[in-house]
This record gives sequence, structure tokens and C-alpha cells, in this order.
Amino acid sequence: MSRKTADLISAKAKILKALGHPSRLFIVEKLAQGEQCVCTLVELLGVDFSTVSKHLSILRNSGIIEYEKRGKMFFYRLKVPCLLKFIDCIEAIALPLSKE
Amino acid sequence: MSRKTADLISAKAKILKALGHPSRLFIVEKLAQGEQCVCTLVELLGVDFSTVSKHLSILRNSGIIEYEKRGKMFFYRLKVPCLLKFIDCIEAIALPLSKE
DNA sequence: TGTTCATTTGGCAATATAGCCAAATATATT
DNA sequence: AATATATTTGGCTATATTGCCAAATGAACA
Repeated sequence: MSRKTADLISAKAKILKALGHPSRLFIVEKLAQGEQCVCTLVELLGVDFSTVSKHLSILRNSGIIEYEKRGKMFFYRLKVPCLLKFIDCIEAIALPLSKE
Repeated sequence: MSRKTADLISAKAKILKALGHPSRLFIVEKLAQGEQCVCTLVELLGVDFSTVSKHLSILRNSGIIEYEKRGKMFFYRLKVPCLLKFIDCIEAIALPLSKE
């Protein structure tokens, strides 16, 4: 495997890893409905502000989301619309498993 | 968030997490080309047999792959064809990032 | 300019993960 | 039945991740 191929695999794995946490996946699905401020996500997830902030930083770092500041608040949004399609595929796999 | 919704999110995250490791993603992409025996994967990855075996167990456990024994060897294959499509999406995100 | 508010960063303890070696398993073949 | 072969499992250490608290940042607004 060439260096280049290995780098690409790692980059892809990094994105999938970023999505592979319940809170982060929840955030991504929420953002799929439209942009959200950090404070809303904190409320929905019921965890500490700092925890959400770190999850957002992991998602940002993997290139999936971006944000914009307006007034005092930070609005996050999905950067990659094709994510939505594939999450349906994952759901088709996960749905039967989650019922066991 | 209802219990049911939370379970589904967790199940999906588990799948994504399983894919979120370079060796496991490599395995999945290799299997997308057709079934492979464990020994081939060991050789391609260049890590210990036991390590590959554990990666396979994680992938099996997340419902993505299955295997069949023929002769002395175990042949693994993808259980979920729709995975392929979405990996292209991930690649579209990852490609520019991996060049930085 | 000083204060306030939304968010991020640093630091910590608990827990999870990765990968190696050695030992166990299971089944094909002799 | 014994042996060989392919794979899995157990156990270990090193490293990474998670989530909280407290402190820092930085911009908006009084």
C-alpha cells in the first residue's frame, strides 16, 4: 500500500471515527435539520458545555462541520450534505440491530 | 430523546466507530472487492494475526461483515452492499483533507 | 473601559482501545 | 487417533478517549 493510499484511508477513518460516538452522531443529525447554536446542543444532549465543545471540535477537525458567529452565539452547520444519504444506509444496518 | 431513539443512535454510532479505524476500513474496502480469507488480510495489513482477528470481530459484531468456512480457511465478506456508496461520500470529504 | 455572556481550553481520573505474545480451539488431513 | 493448520481468545502494557470542573478567551454591549 502506497503512502498516499494509506494517508487517504487514515483521513477517511478519521471522519468515520468522528461520527462514531452517540453524542457526535446526534449532533450531526441535528445539524442536518439546519444550523444550531452550541447552547441548543448542550441542552438537547444534557451534558456539560465543555463536553459538547470538545465533540464539536472533533467534528470540525474532521472537516464535517463549520460554524459562524452571529451576535454572541456560534452557529454550527453541516459542511457536507452527502453525509445525509449515507447515514440512511447506516440506519438500515443499525435498525434491526438496535431492536435485539 | 426517547429510549428507542437513543438506542438507534447508539447502534448507528457503533457501526461508524467500527469503520473508524484505518485497518478496519482497509478490510472493509478490500472485502468490497470480493471475499477474502483472514490470512490474506493479515498479509496485506502486515500486523499480527491476533490483531486482525480482533478487528474482524469488531466488524462482525457491528453487523457489517460475515464469514463462511471452506476447507481450512475462513472467508469474510461484506454483508451490507450499501456501505460502498457511502464510502465514496466519505472519500469525497477525505480526499482534499488527506492532501494537506 | 469594564462587564457579561457564549464558548473554548487545560487538567484530571476513569474507562476504552490497540497490538503484541502465548495459549486455546477447532477442524482437515495423515 | 495424532498432527498440522487457520483462527480466536486471554492477558498484558501503552496509549487514546470521555466527561467533568475550573479557568481562560474573546467579542458584544452597557
